[in-house]
Amino acid sequence: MLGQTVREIHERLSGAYGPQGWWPGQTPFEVCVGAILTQNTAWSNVEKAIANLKQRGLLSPERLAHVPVDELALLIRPAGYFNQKARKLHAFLLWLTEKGGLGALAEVPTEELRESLLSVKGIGPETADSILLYALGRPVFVIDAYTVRVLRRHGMVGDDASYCEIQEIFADSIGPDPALFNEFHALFVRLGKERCHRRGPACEGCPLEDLPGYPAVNEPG
DNA sequence: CCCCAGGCGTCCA
DNA sequence: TGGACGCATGGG
Repeated sequence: MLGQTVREIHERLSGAYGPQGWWPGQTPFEVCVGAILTQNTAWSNVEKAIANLKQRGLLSPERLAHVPVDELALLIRPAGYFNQKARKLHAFLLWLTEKGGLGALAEVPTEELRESLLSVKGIGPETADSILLYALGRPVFVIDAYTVRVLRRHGMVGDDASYCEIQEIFADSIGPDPALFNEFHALFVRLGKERCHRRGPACEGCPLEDLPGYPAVNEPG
């Protein structure tokens, strides 16, 4: 029953917005870097930071690993939290080197890989799952603030629902399908950017407007 | 001036 | 376990 609603939401968003073509990055490594830089940050700011790295030919694991942390921080400055994120990138690069590079990760089972990613300082559930899905094509659903907001708004999860709990809803509803997970999550972000899923009165023409639970006014937060 | 953005680690009860 | 807080730039 919950699964039915989940599929309904995908149907509507897909019909309204069409293919999103995610992730906005050209290589798996660029996806990884973007996933870390975009933590609680507008993507437009991340683009500037990535452009800085690209411009200098540093957007490869080998080259980036040789950039000192303080220099790296200045380069990614537009992405905000630059001191923290510079360290996070370095921690990830160290981990990646230990693992033998992105290619070697193909041999590691998804669950094991996820646990390993989560052991890196600065990589939490969403960042790990973004890397797994968008850089490595693993069937892992990414739960972000937009997704949580939409599900809460439609009364599909409570305020206390955990990341894992919400993730299970999708695993149970639409099965392990990387292409579908990819598109679906991108659609959630697309919807979340719309005014109707921020604070304030509900807007007209929202794809989920006439779905059960659509409120007249958003809840705070 | 305000609020917000594709989180996470730390600290503390 | 879970809530508060710091981290920081850029756009509306």
